[in-house]
Amino acid sequence: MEEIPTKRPRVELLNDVHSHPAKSNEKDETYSEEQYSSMSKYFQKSVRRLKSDFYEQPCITLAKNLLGQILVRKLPDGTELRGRIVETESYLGGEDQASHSRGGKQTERNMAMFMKPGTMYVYQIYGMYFCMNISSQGDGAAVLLRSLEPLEGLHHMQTFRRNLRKSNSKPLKNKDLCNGPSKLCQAMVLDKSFDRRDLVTDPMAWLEEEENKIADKDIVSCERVGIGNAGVWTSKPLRFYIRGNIYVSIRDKTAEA
DNA sequence: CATCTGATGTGCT
DNA sequence: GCACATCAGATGA
Repeated sequence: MEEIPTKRPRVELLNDVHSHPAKSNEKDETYSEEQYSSMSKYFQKSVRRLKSDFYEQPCITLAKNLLGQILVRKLPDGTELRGRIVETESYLGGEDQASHSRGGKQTERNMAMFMKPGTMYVYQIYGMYFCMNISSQGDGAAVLLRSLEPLEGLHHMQTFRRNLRKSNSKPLKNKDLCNGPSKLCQAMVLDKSFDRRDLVTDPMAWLEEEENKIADKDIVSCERVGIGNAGVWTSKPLRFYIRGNIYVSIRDKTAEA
């Protein structure tokens, strides 16, 4: 068993959950009317967990097909948090010099990148943050989740995000809850304990199918973020996001034109 | 809007 | 030792 390298003890998280009990039949007051309308439509549909065959796609294909899918996180008290994936990045493994698996190198940290498609790869970065990836088809290949459109449990997300901030900070806007790889991990309470777990079978985290696939014309492809100098790999168009979506972390106006 | 800085600790050379 | 798939706050335009 891995230790959870976070300064936030799990007990504190549970207390936060209990101080804001889920009210499944009530409108979440943090939604705008427009958001709630969109969400109601979502809840009327019969949703289903994505199965293993969904993840068995090449890294770039999976990164694009993940756009629009719903990430679900169930908390210990039964509360379910939901967010729609709106931004991803491909890390191809082997030849990709920006990938943790560059050169086909396997380490204790990146083991999940070599596990079966649908395995979560969660690692700690800058000492205080986490990033979540999903293993794809291909040795050492995985997709980084960069941004979510928060759909359900925004009040909880606000709490988890603000826990790490100063007490006098203002409430975050909805668009700032999950618009970054480590922000979404904070909001969805995803940490190192999820590393190497399987989205196909895990009781606390999974993906639900969104029927309306994002069309190619609505997907912006551009450079990845924060990978420094990785030679020719620095500028390859391996970041994908939904065109015009306000929940994306960083927009690339040049790529959008 | 753009750009800078400090926080923070682990993995890997 | 040092780089690091980041974030929030501050500053200047």
